[in-house]
Amino acid sequence: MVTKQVDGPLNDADLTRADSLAREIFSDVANKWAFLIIESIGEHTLRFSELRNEIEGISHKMLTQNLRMLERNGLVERSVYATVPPRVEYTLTEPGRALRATVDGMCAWTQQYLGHIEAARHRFDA
Amino acid sequence: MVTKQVDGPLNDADLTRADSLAREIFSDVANKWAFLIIESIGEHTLRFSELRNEIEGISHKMLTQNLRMLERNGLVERSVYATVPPRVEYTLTEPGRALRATVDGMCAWTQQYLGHIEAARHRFDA
DNA sequence: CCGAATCCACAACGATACTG
DNA sequence: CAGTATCGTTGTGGATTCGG
Repeated sequence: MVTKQVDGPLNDADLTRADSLAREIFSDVANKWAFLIIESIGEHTLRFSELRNEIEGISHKMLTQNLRMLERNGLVERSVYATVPPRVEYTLTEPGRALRATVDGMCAWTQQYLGHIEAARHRFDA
Repeated sequence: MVTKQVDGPLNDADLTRADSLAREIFSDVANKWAFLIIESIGEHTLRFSELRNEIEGISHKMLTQNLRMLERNGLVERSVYATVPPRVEYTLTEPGRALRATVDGMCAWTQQYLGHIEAARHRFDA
């Protein structure tokens, strides 16, 4: 469970260890850069610079930060080749590929409801 | 498409209007509070205060901000009843329910790989 | 080529107070 | 009860620089 389902007064102690871990993971992974990185890697093996080129608008810093985070959580694997110049490649691990299904779903959802959402925005902004 | 798939030098003009809209939606929706709100509402009809209680750790401000954003994008519907005290209820719209499938997938993923991730973290932190 | 560290501008966020 | 506004603090994220 990621959201609370009980109804009493709430405090931190209400979260079990597993719940708080789940929330932590959620906070890490449920962000746009992480999703875009996972989507970009997909089944490929990509270098840092390739990822940087593929993800429009991501900064060097954001890319490294999110790659570290994803590596720490075991979603991507980082392979370093001690060549000159150095070569670093990223691939999705099994958990990473599993999550990719979810991210793909969201991409499809975005495409499907694009017009719908645009219309809703115009209505709201008026 | 949400990520770029071409390989030339990149600039903002490379994004078509639909792409930039897709990215905007992605930036809005792919964040942890939005996901937790969607997950909490689910098939229910919840009041502001009920959402506040159900989502551990969300502030009044974050909840209103994200609810406005989701309403603007047409994912939640807001119903105001002019009673005393006022009563405001939130439900998912059709696009919102469609996205919920994705969010559910992520919740399930989190549960499934919880141990896996925890182990990966310990390895990484060492 | 990749990544870490520094600096700093500005956005995010929480707390608080006020309105209908 | 729900929402807006303001304020002060924290944190995010970009630009840059240096190092392996």
